[in-house]
Amino acid sequence: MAVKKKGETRAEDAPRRSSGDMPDLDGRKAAILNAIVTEYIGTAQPVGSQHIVDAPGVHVSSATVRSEMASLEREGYLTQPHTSAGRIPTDKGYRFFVDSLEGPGPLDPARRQQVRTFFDAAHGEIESMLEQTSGLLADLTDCAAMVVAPPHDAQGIRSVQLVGMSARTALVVVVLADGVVEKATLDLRDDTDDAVLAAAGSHVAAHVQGRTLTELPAELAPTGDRSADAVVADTLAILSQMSGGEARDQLFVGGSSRMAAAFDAVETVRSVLSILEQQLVVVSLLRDVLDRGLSVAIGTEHGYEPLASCALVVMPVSVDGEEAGTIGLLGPTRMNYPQALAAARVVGETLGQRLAESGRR
Amino acid sequence: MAVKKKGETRAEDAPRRSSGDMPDLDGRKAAILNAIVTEYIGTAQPVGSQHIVDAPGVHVSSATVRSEMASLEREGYLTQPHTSAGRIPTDKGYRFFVDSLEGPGPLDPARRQQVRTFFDAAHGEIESMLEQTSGLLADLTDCAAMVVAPPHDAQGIRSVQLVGMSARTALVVVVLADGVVEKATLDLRDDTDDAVLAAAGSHVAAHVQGRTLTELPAELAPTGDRSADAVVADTLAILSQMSGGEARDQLFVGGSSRMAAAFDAVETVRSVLSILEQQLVVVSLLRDVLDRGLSVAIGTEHGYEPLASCALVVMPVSVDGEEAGTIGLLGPTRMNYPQALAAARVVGETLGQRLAESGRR
DNA sequence: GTTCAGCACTCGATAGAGTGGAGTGCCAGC
DNA sequence: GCTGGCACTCCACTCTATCGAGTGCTGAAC
Repeated sequence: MAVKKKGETRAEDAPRRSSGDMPDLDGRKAAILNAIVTEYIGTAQPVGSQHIVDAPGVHVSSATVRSEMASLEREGYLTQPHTSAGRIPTDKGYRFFVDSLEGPGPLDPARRQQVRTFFDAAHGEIESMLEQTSGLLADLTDCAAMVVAPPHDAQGIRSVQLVGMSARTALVVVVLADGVVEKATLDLRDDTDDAVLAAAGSHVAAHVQGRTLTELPAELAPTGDRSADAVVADTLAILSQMSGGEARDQLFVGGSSRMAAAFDAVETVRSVLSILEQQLVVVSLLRDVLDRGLSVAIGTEHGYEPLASCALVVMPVSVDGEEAGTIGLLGPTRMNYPQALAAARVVGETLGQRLAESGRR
Repeated sequence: MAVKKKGETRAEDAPRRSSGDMPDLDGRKAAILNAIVTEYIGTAQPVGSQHIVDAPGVHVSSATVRSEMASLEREGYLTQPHTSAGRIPTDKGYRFFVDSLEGPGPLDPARRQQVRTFFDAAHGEIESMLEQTSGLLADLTDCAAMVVAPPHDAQGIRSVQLVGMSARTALVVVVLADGVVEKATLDLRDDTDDAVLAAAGSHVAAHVQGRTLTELPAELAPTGDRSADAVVADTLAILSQMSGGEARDQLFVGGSSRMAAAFDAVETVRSVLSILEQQLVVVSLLRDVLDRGLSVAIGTEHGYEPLASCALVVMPVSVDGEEAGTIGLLGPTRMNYPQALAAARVVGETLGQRLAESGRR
């Protein structure tokens, strides 16, 4: 398993946008490389020297461009599918291109409007809004889009309730400040009647209300009823299990159908789609990329082999300054990075505001 | 929109397995047709006359088979991609084949064991079990699998609770007998404090507990508090919206990555995948096919153009004799029908039993 | 010492010709 | 009515030729 463990940040292979550690390519080479990437993103065809003589920052003859391209190839930024074909960017080439973008750049007006319209119309439960947001992102970028819901850890508890389901099981229903309702089954040690359950429930509720799932007391004062106390203890244990762990993060994936046309090889399509079906893998992948301080992971940078021909754009969503949830975009390495970054930024920010408004009491 | 409205049952174009309305093909023709379908399902290659001379029920020379094939083609059961190629079944051919299967047939032992192992290990919330069931079905059949959760209508209400979220909104949290927790936002007409909310909540709870979402009273006796009464009325309205409507049916789709290899044309793959992303379309499609009394819809039989090159296997899941939830399998028209039907039946029955056990108090 | 026009060269993509073979339809004979 | 035989069809494949987009290199100009 190549997905890195949390916290294993490696500064040396985590390129940033800071100008300091940018590999030195003189202005013309950089312009040529960026022109090739831009052209290739648009056409998906190998780019010949002739095509970019008029690109901004270039304006030299194709012969000169050729010699620069040969040099860029030696340095590992470009490859040729075969002799006498144009050049294609390598992952390193894309990396340079992405690092060269100064800031995420603006989103084009049409898409900006689309985002505005979407969030103006958005309503209803948080889950369906996040689900729809993944669809919006896919529409905007033509990538598969992922939205990880804010973790529950930081959310205050609004309500805890115990509902008897059968003689030996009850349901713990927790309402959190952001409107998310969590539930878990509680196996009762003894037959417990509804009155005891209700008592235990309100005892727990009284002591945890307002706290977050990570600030739970280890135990509560006895209620005086022995069987209720057992239920209280078990309920507390269940509550503490509700926080934390990538396994509990809710994931919404939209637009995975767009992967069908993104790769030539059917097998690649199949394997990428099957990865998108694995919630846990996707969540830990996003988490990992984010932890390494990247906003874009190209090719094998995320270290996850099956996605070697993909690039991943990751954007944290912050609500009132707190990091809450994540946005991800998955496409072929030749995806439109400026557009994807811009869309992710705008949607992320707007979503963050939206969540902040709805969470405010 | 070609998806039929609920209830628009058309008996005349809903072929059944009953022997009465089977189009007359003499035994040999039927054997030849079924042999061709079987062969084509296995190889995805046009089937020549030579390949099926040894099939059971045939045993005539290839020349005779050829003349029968020509006849079957005239009658619309087969086509040729081009002259001098073998034959491919038409949708009508598949339909005959499916109608010829007497009963769903047994599932092979390995798969049967896989189902048993799965349900022995299955635990946890109903939603995650259904989600995993869709993955199981996909594994068993190499199709995309759909599981529609049982509708809430018939479920008894275990608990209703009102939780204040902000000054003007509250969350209605309903726990149903099968362990499903539904929620909806309630917009309050006036600022309402938590005590009033709680009072209104328990008033509603007391009067609806045990009833189903479809058996709600139109109004309740006044509580004596005017603002509480308003909340009670609004809560009742919200509860009644929770039942019914395909829009509320929860859908789990698994194994859609398998569609990548199912069709030659990338565009077909893309459009099929994009349909699988549209929950409402899928649910109403399944509902519609079921309402027409079909368990298999081949090609355009379901009337939904974009899935013309697909076949759909539908199986109702019954819990204690009540129809509850649906299983669906989507594959290319050349899917393995016997296997798909057998898997759907076994999984459907086992799932039904499982749900019955967990729902019993 | 860059830059660039010119030139020979490479090699995939495309088209056309030829061939093999899997398949057909038809027919005469049993 | 079934079947072996036969002529025919046409896709799939290979081989060849051609085209052209692209390259690398070189020598002259600035």
